[in-house]
Amino acid sequence: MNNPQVAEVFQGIAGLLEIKGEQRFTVVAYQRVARTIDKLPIELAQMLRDGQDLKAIPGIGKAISRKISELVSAGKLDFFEQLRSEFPDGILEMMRVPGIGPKTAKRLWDELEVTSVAQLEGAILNGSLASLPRMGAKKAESILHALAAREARTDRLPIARAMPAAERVVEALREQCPGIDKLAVAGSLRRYEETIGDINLVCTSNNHADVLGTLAALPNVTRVLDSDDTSASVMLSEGLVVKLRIVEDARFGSALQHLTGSHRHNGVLQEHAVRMGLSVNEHGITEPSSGTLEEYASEKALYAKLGLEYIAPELRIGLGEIDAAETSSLPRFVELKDLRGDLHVHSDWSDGRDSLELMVAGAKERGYGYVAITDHSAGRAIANGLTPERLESRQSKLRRVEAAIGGIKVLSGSEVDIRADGSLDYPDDVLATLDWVVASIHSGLGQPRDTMTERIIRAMQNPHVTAIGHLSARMLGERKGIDADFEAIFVTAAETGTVLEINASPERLDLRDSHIRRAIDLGVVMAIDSDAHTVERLDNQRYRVAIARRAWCEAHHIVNTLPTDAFMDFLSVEKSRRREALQAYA
DNA sequence: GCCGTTTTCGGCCCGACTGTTTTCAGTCG
Repeated sequence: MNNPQVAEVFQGIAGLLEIKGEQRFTVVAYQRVARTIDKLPIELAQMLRDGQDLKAIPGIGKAISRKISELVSAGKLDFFEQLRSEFPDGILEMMRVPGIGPKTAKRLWDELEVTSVAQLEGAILNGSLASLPRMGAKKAESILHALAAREARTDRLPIARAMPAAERVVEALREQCPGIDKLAVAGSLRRYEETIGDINLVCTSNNHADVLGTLAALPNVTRVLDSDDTSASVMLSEGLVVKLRIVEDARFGSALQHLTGSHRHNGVLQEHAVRMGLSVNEHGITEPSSGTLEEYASEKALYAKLGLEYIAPELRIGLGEIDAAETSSLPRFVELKDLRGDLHVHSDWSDGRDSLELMVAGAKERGYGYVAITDHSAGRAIANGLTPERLESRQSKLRRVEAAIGGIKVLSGSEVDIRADGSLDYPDDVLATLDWVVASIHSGLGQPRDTMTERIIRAMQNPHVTAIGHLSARMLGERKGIDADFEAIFVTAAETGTVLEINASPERLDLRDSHIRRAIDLGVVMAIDSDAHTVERLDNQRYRVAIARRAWCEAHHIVNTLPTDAFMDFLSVEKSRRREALQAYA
């Protein structure tokens, strides 16, 4: 049973206990733990296998820890089954409809004998729901709306689609509104979540009407959902909602902090503040005894007031970062400027758009000391994969480009297909001529778990394979990715010294943050690669650095943070000893 | 049910929003 499934059980327990009239704080405890588990960057099943104490997670004590163990090992929980049997079957699903909480669900059941989503829809259509006290036509309509939205539900947008849309809006506002001073993205986008719900913007301006009017009139705004003197929500043609808030300059920091979230982070922050006799809200920090409000123009000052180091948005998930900030033990995590090279880049020799010269020059422009050109192997016919003969002629071309451009080490590489049986698309004698070999899965994605796991492990055992590319092979919003025993793969990667790639291609973002965190724990060497097929895509790195940060990744976990000489030393070491080589450098 | 620089008992984050009310209940984040 995975974390979201466990979280759903606890959410259900909370709802049913509330219907039963259980003590509020018991209910809150279950709700809290459901949210925590849903956001947990490591699988509970894994923690249990490792013998870790779940009680170390905030919000989990003796009772819930025991319930989790039972759920994860047995796949069900007696306590929940018992509780559930006291209620009609459909009531849990009914409570998942936005606008229907435990109180409403209970009233529907008691007063209308409505106990399923289908009956709920019926009760709205025949008017019986609206006739209940404290219910009405509008309430009925909004629930009906939620039911329709539920059916048409599209998932949140991958960050790579939301970010450019947000940036276009930010850029247009900056250009067209001279009255804007500060303007920032907040919300899940600023925290670099993989997928985004709404785009939240915060700004300061001496001309509110101009800002709000400009936003409403942007060419890709299809309609204004909501607007008042200091805020507006608009729908973009991309299907995204933008929420803009204008605040006083003195409160910009407080507002940005509040609107960045996450909700869980803000909750923990507030608890921390309360312990100091203070209270945080979107306007600033108040001292409840005197009622005075202190405003903050910067987030840094706000955190400092609470005795905390500045916490980067990517870390604000409400899981240990506030304790770490209090004791100055936040990770010194990897930054974009730490990256010294890119180890997965395509040219027009295979399916890239741009020439070798352009790609190498582009890498140099970005300040890199080395770049691996990793065109596809012959088996990727669709990607114009290189036969061993073409690969050989590319080698000499590559040396010429390296000499002509100068100041950057160009590694001769390949993205070689891992075939269905785990063998590679080039024979060993060809692989041996290469500096950097990224082995990737592009076909046979539906293989059963065990076959897939063995296939990848076999590839990692090849001494010429330096790295595994986009391991899960997922495509955000399109394709789920392979089924495999990632734990076993990480263990083998650590043993064999095979680097695992954090693929920054916005469609992939692969590995995901929780997998990165686990791989690091097991001592796997990681690389952050752009997988660029055009010069502009060399800038992909921003997403992955940010998401690696969400996994508390530090520079010494990432091989392409090594300066050129150290990186070449790393490569010269026998594969199984490379992990030590990286650690020795740190 | 969780948790502890004062606590093994007695506290526990809170404001916004919506629709319903005539002072507030329920839901959400």
